[in-house]
Amino acid sequence: MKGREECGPPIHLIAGPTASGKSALALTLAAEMGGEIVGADSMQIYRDLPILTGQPTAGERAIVPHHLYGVAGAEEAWSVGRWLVAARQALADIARRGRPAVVVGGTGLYFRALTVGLADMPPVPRAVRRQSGALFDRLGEAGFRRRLAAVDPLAEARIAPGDRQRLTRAHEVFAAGGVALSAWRNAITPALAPGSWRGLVVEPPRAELYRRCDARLVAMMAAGALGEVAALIARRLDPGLPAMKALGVAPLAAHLAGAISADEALAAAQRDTRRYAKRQLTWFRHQTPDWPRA
RNA sequence: GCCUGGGUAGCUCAGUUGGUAGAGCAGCGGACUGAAAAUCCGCGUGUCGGUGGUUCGAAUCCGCCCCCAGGCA
Repeated sequence: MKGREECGPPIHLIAGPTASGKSALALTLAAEMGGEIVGADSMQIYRDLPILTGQPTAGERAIVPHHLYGVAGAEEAWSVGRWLVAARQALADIARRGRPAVVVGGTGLYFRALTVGLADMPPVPRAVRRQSGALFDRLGEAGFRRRLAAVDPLAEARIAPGDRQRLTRAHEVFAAGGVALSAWRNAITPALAPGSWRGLVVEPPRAELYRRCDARLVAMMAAGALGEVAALIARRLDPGLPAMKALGVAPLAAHLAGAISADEALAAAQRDTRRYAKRQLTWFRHQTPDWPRA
């Protein structure tokens, strides 16, 4: 038996699909515990799209301190790794203040990095990454797979057909460091000590969740989402940047360009949001089956 | 009331000379280790409006009924 308790108050992890009401729950919980909130959302870290990504309002931030919302510009490309560094820092700061932390968000991979771990591998230089992508385009999937299998057969075997993103990722990791991606998996440790946290998944009934998704997009439009996207588009950033992939950006940009009507843009954004919520449900259902549901 | 055109998947529609039905969209299931709001894989989910009849066999042909859209009154 452990002779002493984990130091500091427990960390609450609240996960769930978009529009599930998890943020409101986190706010209530943090407020009554006198805690602070840390965002676990890959898109809410970009300050360019506060409305479209559903970032907490000034009013909400006034009630409880929020961390990792709107901390990066759309021109930056963050990743799980970069988020994890920032999250550990934020959690350490909160613990130092002796306050409980509530981590809330919809990005399953971020919670996994916290509770299961992330390999401590060096970042892949942009140039190497570009080369892997170019190689894929030149060889085609079949040829690229043969090349990848020569250095990392395990990774090659488990990546699904057509998944260019994972295929090139595995390749670039080896190209950059000489160590196979599948080998890095063997040495991971959780960022949070086992027993130091409690997980919860907010999981509303499907029909209700979809209704909330649809209503949310309508509210975002009313709140000025279109202007937000117009400003982002005006920056003429690389379309491959993560922030450019935020839900709603593509359809709203298409409408701004005159390609589709406002109604069509709204419908497309709502549909994309519903599909995303469905993917999140699938993730939490299978990746965090032992977390209690709410 | 009469005439015409339609009622087939959640929606819009296909369906060849009768052989118990298939596309798009929507949806559903799944994978997931540094782009994860990403990326990818898989799946037709159906009293063919209802009811009688013809036929070995009807979404397809015939009768009657119901509903919808036009037109004429």
